[in-house]
Amino acid sequence: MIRRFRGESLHKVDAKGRVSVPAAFRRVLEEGDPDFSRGSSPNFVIVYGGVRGNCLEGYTINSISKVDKLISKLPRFSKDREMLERFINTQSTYMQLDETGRIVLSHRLKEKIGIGDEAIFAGMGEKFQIWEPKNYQNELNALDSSFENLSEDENPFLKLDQLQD
Amino acid sequence: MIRRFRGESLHKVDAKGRVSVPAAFRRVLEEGDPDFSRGSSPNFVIVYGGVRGNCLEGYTINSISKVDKLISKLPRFSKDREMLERFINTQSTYMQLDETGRIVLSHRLKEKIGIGDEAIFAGMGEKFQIWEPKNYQNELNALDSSFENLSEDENPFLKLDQLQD
DNA sequence: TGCCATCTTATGGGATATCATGGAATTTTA
DNA sequence: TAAAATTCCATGATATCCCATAAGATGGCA
Repeated sequence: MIRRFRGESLHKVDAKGRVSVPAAFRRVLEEGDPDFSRGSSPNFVIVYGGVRGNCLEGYTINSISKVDKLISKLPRFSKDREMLERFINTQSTYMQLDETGRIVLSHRLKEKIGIGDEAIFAGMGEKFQIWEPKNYQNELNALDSSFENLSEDENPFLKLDQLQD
Repeated sequence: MIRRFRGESLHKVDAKGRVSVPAAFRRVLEEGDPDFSRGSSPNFVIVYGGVRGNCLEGYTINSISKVDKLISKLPRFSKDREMLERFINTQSTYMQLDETGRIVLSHRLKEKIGIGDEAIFAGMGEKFQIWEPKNYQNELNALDSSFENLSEDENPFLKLDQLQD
């Protein structure tokens, strides 16, 4: 089975910026790091820029490498490539879990998403997100109300089955 | 894992032109220098010419070799080749990190990109850039706004998935 | 089914190493 | 020989490592 990031949970952020990554997510990060071996700690990547500036996004090494490979196919120095590198590489950082399954969010990262002493981890399949709890709730509410206003043929649930490969 | 240049950070430039290269970048430079051995300091290349005159670009030895090879494939004496050699070979220089992970930017290089006493390092995958902070911010802003004006089928993120191997 | 032993998880505190930066001393070079 | 460049040493801040503990979760077994 290929594990995916699922579920949401709330964690404390201590004075040093340390947060526990949910145990279930750790398993996914381990599977997604080709260099991981039992006894070591998996690496992964956090993207903090991009379109949505209000949360951090965590990717396994494998899934970010996929993106990197695609970007590398674009012509060097092309506008598209520079733009993607800027959003994906410049505004991201390598992370490594520590022995106890934590990462440390630098002052800069905490500031970026307005985090104080708590953080929400939200599984999103191939990636996960880290939110300041209030912002997360707002996001959920916004999502609910925009969903309610959709017409039948805009409903993504209904579109899903038409994509059949 | 093959590390790439990721992330951005701000560093002081002292009166002698010394700047610390971000520690994460040093690891990439070490891996990308075939002659590097533990205890020594990696070499790399800084390109200061090129289309964009407003920043410096740092390449590992391995990745500049890749570019060199590509250039060598162009017909000798062709206009294209002359131009690229001029930009990539003529307007570039070898650099070596010192013991403490710093390089020194000559007066000439600082002038080239308008640097005073601070510099931004920005990871771009196979290369990194060095910017004067204000110029960098302008670049980011320009990027953001040009991104917002893109139509759906110009969006480089969406184009990526069409490249699917 | 209820209880206990064990493992995992989430969290905290203190010690240690690395990083970024500055200044002085020494060498090179023009 | 003065200016520029390089080497060496010093230090505060940050990040990393190591150890500790309490609360859950898990599993075995009577």
